[in-house]
Amino acid sequence: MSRYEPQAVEKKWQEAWQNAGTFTAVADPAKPKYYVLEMFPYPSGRIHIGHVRNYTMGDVVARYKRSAGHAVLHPMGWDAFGMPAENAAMEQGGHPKDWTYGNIAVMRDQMKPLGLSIDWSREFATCDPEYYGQQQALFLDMLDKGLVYRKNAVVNWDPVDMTVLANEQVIDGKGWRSGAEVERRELTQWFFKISDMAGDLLDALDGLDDWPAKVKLMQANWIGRSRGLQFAWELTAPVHGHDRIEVYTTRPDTLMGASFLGISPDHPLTRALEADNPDLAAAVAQMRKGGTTEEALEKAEKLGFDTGLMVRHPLNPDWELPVWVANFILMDYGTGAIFACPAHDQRDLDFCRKYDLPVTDTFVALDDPQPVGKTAFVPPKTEKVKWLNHFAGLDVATGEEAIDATIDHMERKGLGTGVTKYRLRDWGLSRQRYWGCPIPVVHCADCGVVPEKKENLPIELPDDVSFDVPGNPLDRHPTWRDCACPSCGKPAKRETDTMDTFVDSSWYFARFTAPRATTPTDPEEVRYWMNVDQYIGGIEHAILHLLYSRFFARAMHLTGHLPESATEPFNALFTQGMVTHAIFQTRDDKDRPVYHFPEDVELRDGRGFLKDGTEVEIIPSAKMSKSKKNVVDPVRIIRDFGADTARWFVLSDSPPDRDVEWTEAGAEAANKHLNRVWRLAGDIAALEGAPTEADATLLREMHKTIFDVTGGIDSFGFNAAIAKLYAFTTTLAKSSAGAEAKRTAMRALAQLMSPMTPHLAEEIWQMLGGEGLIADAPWPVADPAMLVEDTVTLPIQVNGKRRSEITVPKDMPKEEVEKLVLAEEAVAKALAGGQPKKLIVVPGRIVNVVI
RNA sequence: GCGGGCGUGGCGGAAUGGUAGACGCAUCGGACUUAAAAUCCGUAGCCCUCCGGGGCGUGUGGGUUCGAGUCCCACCGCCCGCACCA
Repeated sequence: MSRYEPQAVEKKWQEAWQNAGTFTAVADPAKPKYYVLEMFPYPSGRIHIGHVRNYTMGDVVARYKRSAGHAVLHPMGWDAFGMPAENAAMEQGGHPKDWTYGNIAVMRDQMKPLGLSIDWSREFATCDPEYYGQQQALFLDMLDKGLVYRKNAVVNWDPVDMTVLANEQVIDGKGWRSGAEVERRELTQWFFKISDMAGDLLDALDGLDDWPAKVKLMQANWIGRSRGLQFAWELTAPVHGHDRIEVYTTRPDTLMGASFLGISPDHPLTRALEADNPDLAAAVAQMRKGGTTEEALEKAEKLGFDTGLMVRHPLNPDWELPVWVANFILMDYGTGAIFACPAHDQRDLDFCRKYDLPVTDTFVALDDPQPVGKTAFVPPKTEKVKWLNHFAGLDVATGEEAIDATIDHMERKGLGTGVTKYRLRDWGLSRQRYWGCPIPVVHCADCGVVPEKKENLPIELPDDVSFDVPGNPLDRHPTWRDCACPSCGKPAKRETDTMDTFVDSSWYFARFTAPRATTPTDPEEVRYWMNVDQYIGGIEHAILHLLYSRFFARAMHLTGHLPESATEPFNALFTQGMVTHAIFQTRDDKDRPVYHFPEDVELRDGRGFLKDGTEVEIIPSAKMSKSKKNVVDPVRIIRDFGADTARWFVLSDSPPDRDVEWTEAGAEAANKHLNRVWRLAGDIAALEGAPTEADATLLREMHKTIFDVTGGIDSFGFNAAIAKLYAFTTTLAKSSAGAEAKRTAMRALAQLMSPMTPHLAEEIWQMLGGEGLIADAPWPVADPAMLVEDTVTLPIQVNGKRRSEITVPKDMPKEEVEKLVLAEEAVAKALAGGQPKKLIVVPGRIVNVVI
């Protein structure tokens, strides 16, 4: 028997699409547009099966929308800047540029055989000077609008690699690469003013109806809005020009429980006191050690230092409290100073117990009015509690009510102001790295920081750099830094910081609408193509990438590069699950795990054995990892089974938002099924025979399948859609309908499969004499008249349990159905001559007899 | 600690409040074959059965409903996000 030969067939149709320019995106005002985008890949060197799943999902949507009459934009590019390229240069020699472009070439070659409906003419890499030059232009416009600024900030500094590290690059307080103890260092850094938009970024989440609730929630938590009171504590004696300390609190209602006033080690007052207090300076130096990550801070023990200063309680000038420096107070939240209320805050309590400071209850539980011991009493803010001599006269009230009442009270007395604050901080974009987009400004001795002139863009990275010494090669380059001040023309120095790679990915979606434009975007193209109608990617980008992109879209609107309608750039978001694989493991003589490649393991009855007969332990469905040897290589899958099999399998087994486990058996089954469809198509193409009475049934099934599969694709129910396609294949194979009806049904099946298995679909289309490319054929539409049966089978329940069924004409009146139901033997038996209490007929669905 | 999600056969999973287990994998039986592969057909939640059928079943316990995998409450288990944020 002949077999389907995917390798030859897939190549043939990829060439046909290429030659016909089938997937070139063309703006056509006569058509509705649809922009499908999958998060673009980092050019690590090889594609992995997760890419296959991600891009296949996008491709299904893109091909379906195209068939359904949309002008579709489905582009691909490369998120190409970043540290791995520099690390490769440091470890293996070579240049980050060569490494990156080499990887892109390899990955493009691995990706193209998947047969994705991508408009490759729009491809770009973020390290192309044409791209990052426009990014520099964007930066200058944002600088002009006050959306970028420079400030001193405390950062994670790796003293060996001599660079700033992002929080996630600090592991257990040490640099992830160098292993050196990370220091908190204050540096002048560039920042995007994302915090200005915190309120809008939070409020606008409500309008994102087609985003997963989980992602919106994660963003909302990240932005973290809180309402509180800002007010001042007067020092008993002014010191270093400070006569008061500003404090922010979300629990002003606990003001009477104040124990001490705490200030951050980075507070201006701390810095002033350090100068003439060596003990304090030493203590503060200790506190500043270690990373700034929240995790590192949590593990750190509470440290404090009594400054000896005293402040007066705002509600009682006779009440004096000590001022402590405490390591758990962050300078960049609130005012960098707090009042501690140990009775109702665990870390304040820990601190007070350690340093023997007073603990005063301000409220107690209604049912159990115990004073606080080792555990702070922190009930939900919605729970009613009993207040102890509250200054605004509260007795029994919830925390919420008390907070509102207190803010009100303090504002009326002119003692403080209600303030809304956000957890979200400005986005530090400076990186002391080579392989990134240069920040296009110049430092002039006379003019200060001067923006580069737009006509000088792109400021290109120099090629002649070395990576044999740690630190930023741009800093030590002999000539690259030298330039003329754009303002006064005198010799000046370029900024050597480059941009965080998150900047690159924060606007690439807009650039795809006009990737060769000589401005960041082209107004006409961007108006036509934006927004991204469907964005698809991993949940790991739920916060940073998506939040930054939302910020950039707003910034690009303010700078005239995006229309207002694109300030929320992604209409719908889908977060797909991972592709996982079992781990095969044995133990060595020291009981350490030894991992085995799937191809070295033979599976029998759910158990796995090595070639020498040793049984392996199977750890199911784990994240793929090279070190665990549970990685499947898409290149091998495509070679062995073809791209259509890989595409079909990654979609078929699990809902797209959940993880799917790659199994060899599953891939083989997918391959078998596609072969079966191919053979069936061949049989049907050769079939002769007049119409039969089975034609109507087959066509009815066909229309149902069209309806179900279309609905499945529309709602990202790819696995369910594929299940319907399996079922319809069996129906078609068993049908005794005539040749014409079968050919019609087969063509519909090919069309419905075409988004998932486009090559096979083209092949079948051709076998059955379909006109042109199936990719150009209009999507089949289900005829509503064919979806309703003439008769329906109604299950009959007695007290909610199924007892029988009747088949009746679909529009039979209720009364007649009721008569038939009561006449049913099973019903009559259950009634035993009596009358039912109730008879519920849900037309077309079910009947329930209540006895 | 705070927030969110999910628990359905041996496995992946399906099911607008309306016949639970579609579809696929694995399993078992059969056909074709000298044989195997490939292919095709059939069976399959658990228990009982006089073979007509009956009972029990979607993590556990309650509730709403004519009817609950689906809605509500409590609990158990697993997964994820955030976390010294004042």
